[in-house]
Amino acid sequence: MILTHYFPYIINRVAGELSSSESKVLAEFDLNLQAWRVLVALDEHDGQRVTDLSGVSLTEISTLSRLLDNMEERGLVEKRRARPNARSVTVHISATGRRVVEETIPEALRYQDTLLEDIDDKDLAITRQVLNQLYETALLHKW
Amino acid sequence: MILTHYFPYIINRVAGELSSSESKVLAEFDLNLQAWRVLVALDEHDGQRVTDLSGVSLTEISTLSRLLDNMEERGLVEKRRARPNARSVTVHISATGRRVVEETIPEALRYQDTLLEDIDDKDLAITRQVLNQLYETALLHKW
DNA sequence: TATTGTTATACTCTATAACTATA
DNA sequence: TATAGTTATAGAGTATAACAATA
Repeated sequence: MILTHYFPYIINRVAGELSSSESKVLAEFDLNLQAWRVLVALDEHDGQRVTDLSGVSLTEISTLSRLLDNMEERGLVEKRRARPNARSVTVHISATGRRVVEETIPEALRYQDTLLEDIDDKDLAITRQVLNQLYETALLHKW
Repeated sequence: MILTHYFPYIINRVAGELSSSESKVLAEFDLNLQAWRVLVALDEHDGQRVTDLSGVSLTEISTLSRLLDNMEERGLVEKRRARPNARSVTVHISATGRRVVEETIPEALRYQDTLLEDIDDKDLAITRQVLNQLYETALLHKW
């Protein structure tokens, strides 16, 4: 078997490169990839629970719990006991957090544009769809 | 911005799921993803240098150096001073290593087949090509 | 001095489980 | 007792740099 023909390998290889590039861009804003995903997710839909954010940020809940404390100390988010179900904690983005999102999203989009500029739109749409389908399949099976 | 429309996010999300599934399969053979990639790479082309293997296995060279020691202790590979350039160390797969590759590759291919069975062949070919192109672009820029 | 690899250290993220608060 | 989250601990990988061997 040739590794570069093996699909999971190909995906992991490019994912690693992209993560590393993204992280460098975000480091200028003192954010790691996970914190940025949390902010973007809250900017889009505020007041999500820790468990929800663990899902969207692709971060273990124990890691995320500490990360959120750190982000709260920095004034990016605020944690509140949820109502009516006070077993949950909801996380809320602050004005500072919104500002960081406003600054970083253009960078992210520029980065994405540079990355994708030579790719045919139709091919890109197909790739998106395949990747999403693979994700669903992987979740479904959970080998 | 919606995170699930952001291309680097989509790739990372599926890559994470695939790595985690693959790791579970390989755990039955007492291998992590990195060690398996090393074995498959050497099975295909034996006697590669540590630096080369760091590239194909997507592993930092300092991590890999220790991993290779561990694999050598387990009798999977052997390190030798290269000739004529003895600054390099070449890594050679053992008979045991070959056996592990023979056992694991069918598992990996079955896994890949399950993953890809519902995907149209043409779409898959396009996706492969796009992912490889993205990888090249990311390497080229190295933001 | 340059290249290749090893080792040491601190740091981050993960995995697991024990623990707390709420229902 | 079940759910949501926090905290503790150990382990795996990374990043960086100092170090050794070879050229």
